[in-house]
Amino acid sequence: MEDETGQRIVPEAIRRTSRPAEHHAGNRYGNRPTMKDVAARAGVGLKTVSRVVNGEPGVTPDTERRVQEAIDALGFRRNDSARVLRKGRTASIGLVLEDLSDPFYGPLSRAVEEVARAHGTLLFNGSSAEDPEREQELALALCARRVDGLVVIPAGDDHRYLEPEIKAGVATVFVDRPAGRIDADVVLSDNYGGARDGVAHLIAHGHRRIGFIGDMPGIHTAEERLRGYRAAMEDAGIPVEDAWMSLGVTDPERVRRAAEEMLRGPAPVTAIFAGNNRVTVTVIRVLAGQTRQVALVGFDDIELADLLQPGVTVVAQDAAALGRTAAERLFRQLDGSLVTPERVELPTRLITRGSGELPPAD
Amino acid sequence: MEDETGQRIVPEAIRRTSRPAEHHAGNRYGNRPTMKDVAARAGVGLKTVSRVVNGEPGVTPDTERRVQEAIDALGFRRNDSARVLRKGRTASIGLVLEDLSDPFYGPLSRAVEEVARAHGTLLFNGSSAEDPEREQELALALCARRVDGLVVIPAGDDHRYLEPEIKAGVATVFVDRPAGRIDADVVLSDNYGGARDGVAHLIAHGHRRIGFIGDMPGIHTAEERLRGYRAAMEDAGIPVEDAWMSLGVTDPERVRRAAEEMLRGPAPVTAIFAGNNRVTVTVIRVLAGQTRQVALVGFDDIELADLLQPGVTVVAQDAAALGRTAAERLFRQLDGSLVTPERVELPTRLITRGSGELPPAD
DNA sequence: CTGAAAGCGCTTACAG
DNA sequence: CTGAAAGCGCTTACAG
Repeated sequence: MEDETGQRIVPEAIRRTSRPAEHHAGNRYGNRPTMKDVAARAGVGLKTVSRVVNGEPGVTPDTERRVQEAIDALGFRRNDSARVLRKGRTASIGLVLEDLSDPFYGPLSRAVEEVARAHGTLLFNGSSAEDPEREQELALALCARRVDGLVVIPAGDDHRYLEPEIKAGVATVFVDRPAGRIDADVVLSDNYGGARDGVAHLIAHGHRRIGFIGDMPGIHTAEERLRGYRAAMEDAGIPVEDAWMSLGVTDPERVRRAAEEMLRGPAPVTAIFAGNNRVTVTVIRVLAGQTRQVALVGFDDIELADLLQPGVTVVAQDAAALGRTAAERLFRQLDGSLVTPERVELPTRLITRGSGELPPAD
Repeated sequence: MEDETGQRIVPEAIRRTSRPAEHHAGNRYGNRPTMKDVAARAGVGLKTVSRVVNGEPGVTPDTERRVQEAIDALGFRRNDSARVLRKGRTASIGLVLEDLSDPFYGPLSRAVEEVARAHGTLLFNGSSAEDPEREQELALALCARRVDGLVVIPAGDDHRYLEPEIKAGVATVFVDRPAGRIDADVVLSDNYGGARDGVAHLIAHGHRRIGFIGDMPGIHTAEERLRGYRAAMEDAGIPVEDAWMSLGVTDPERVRRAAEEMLRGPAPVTAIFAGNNRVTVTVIRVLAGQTRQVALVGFDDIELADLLQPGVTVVAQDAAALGRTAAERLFRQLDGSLVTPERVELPTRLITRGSGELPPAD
C-alpha cells in the first residue's frame, strides 16, 4: 500500500506482544525497576545495590552475584538523570549552532562531540536558525537542564542573558563570532587575515577591479572580511569603488543580481571575492553563464571545488579545529584551569585551484 | 602572540571579576539558588514558588510579585533536571547516527530537531562512527539518561540490547537501515527501486556493460541497491559479469582501483552506477582522468553536482523527509497512537543532469 | 562488609 | 489562596 506522499508502509511481523499501553501513557519511565526494586529482590540494602552498580569495593562475591542476578532478571539500568541530580554535574554540554543542516557545522559538531566523548559527556545539539530569540530560548533551555557547559555560535549580538548562568558556573565558549556585550571565551578564524590574503592573491595575479560580495555589516565575520578586502586593496594602492561592493542578505537571488551588476558596464570587475560558501556557490553559477573569464576566490571551502572547471580557489577555515579548540577550552574552564576569557584566532588557509589564478579578462 | 599551532591568543579585557573558583570546583551546579532559597527570600512556601514559576493559578498578584522579585534578585532558574525526575518524561530524545560530519546527516538531524522542537523536546546527538559497539554504548548511555525516545541509524546488525529499553517504554525508530534481530519501526528510502530506476536509465540510454561499485554486502542499503542493479539488468535481459561489480570497503583508493579495473580490457564498461555519494565523488575523479566518455549515475545527491561538466545524474534520497518521518513516528509512539512496528519506505528521485544521459562510447 | 537516614531540587496529593 | 509532607531515583555521610 502507498499513501498520498508516496510512502510505502509495510506492517512488520509482530514477533512479540505489542507494548502495553501503560508503558506509553504512564510516567515513571514506564515503571522501570529502580535500585529499590533490585534491593528488595536480592534481599539487600539499597546502598549495596549502588555499590555493585557502580563497581565500588566492599561487597562479597556472593552478595554481588545475588545483586547482579536481580539486576539481570529485572532489566535494571541505572537512572543517570537521578544520579546527576545528586552529583551536581550533568556530564552533558550543549551546542547551539546556526543550522545543523549547514555542511560547515558538520565537522565542527563532530569535533565537539569527540572532545565531549573523551570527557564522558553527552552532547545536546540545536539550531538557532539565525534567530537571536531562538538562540536565547535554546541556550536557556539547556541551562535549565543544567548542562555543564555551552558552545555557542551566536546568532544575536547581546548575550547578557547568559551572565547569570556563567556566574553560576556554566562554562561557555563562543565560536565563529564573539559574544555580544559580555566578556567570554571565543574561538574564531582569522577572518580579516584570510580575506586580506585572498584579495591580495587576486591582486598578485594582476587584478585591480575586484568585487566583494558579503553578508550584512553587523555580522562580525562579514565585517572582518570586508576589512580584510579593504586592507588588501589599500596595501596595493587601489581605491575601492562603491560599485564593487555588495553587502547584505546573501540569498541566491540577491547575490546573483549583485554579481551581474558588477560584471556590467564599461569597467566591470575582473575578479570577485565571495564572502562565504553560499555566496561562492551562487557566484560560480553566475560566472558559468558568462562568456568572459572572471577570477574568483571564495571564503570557506566547498565540496568538490577541485572538480569544477576551473577549480575554485578558496580561503578555507578549519571547522573541525574550531570545534575541537572550543570544546577543549570548555572543559578547561570546567576543571578550573582556565579562568580568563580569551579570544583565540585560528589561521585560514588559501587553497589555489585555478579560479583565483585566472588573469584579468582585459 | 602565537602558539605552535598558529593560534593567536588575545586576552580579553576583563570587565567583571573572574569567576570564583568554587563555581568551577564545587558541585551543586555552582551553588545555584533553588526554589527553597526563593521561598525563604520571598517569605512564602515552596509550593507557592512552584506555582509562580510554572504559571499556575491561585496566587494573589501581591504574592506573585514578591516571589518574582526574589527570583530576579537571586537569578533563579528552575532546574529542569529535577523537574523531569519527578515528572517521568525527560522531554529529550537521542539521535544516534553514523557521523555528524557527513553532509547526508545534516538535513536529517535538522529535520529531527524541528519535530522535537515542536514537541518541546531537546535533542541529544551522537556518532557511532560505524562501530556497532560505539552505537550500543551511545544508545544505552542515552537510555540511562532516560531519553523519551531514540532515533537510530544503525551501525550494527543486532539490536537485541535495546529490547529491555523498548519494553520499558523508550520509543524507538530506526532510519536508513532496519534494526537487526528485533522488531522495530524503520523509515528508509526505497534503495532497491531507486537503484533499479537508475540502472534502467543507463540501459535506456543504450548501455549494456554497466559497472556497479557499492558497499560491503551485509550493509542493508548496499544489498538492496545491488539487488536493484541486478533486477534492472535482468529486466533488460543483460547477463551481469562478475568483472562489472565491486562490493566492499568504499575508501577512495579501493574505489579508484575498482573503477579503473572496469574501464580496462577489451570490453570495458561504458557506464558506472555508483552505490553511494562517496563512491560517486571518487568515480567522478577517475572519469575526469579518462579520455573516453563514460556515463555515470550515482546513488545519493551531491552538492554542486549540477555545476560539474557534465552535470551528475543521481538517484536522490530525501534526507530531511527521512528524519522528519522518523521523528514524527517517534512522537506518535510516545503519545500511544502508534503501537505496531512498521517499515516505511520513502521514494527516491532520479535527477538527470547529463552524466547519466551520455551514450556508450563504443 | 553492609545498610538506614538524609538530601539533591523539584512536583504531587492533600489539607487547611 | 497557601503550604507541609512525601516522593521521584539516586548518592553521601555515617554508623554498625
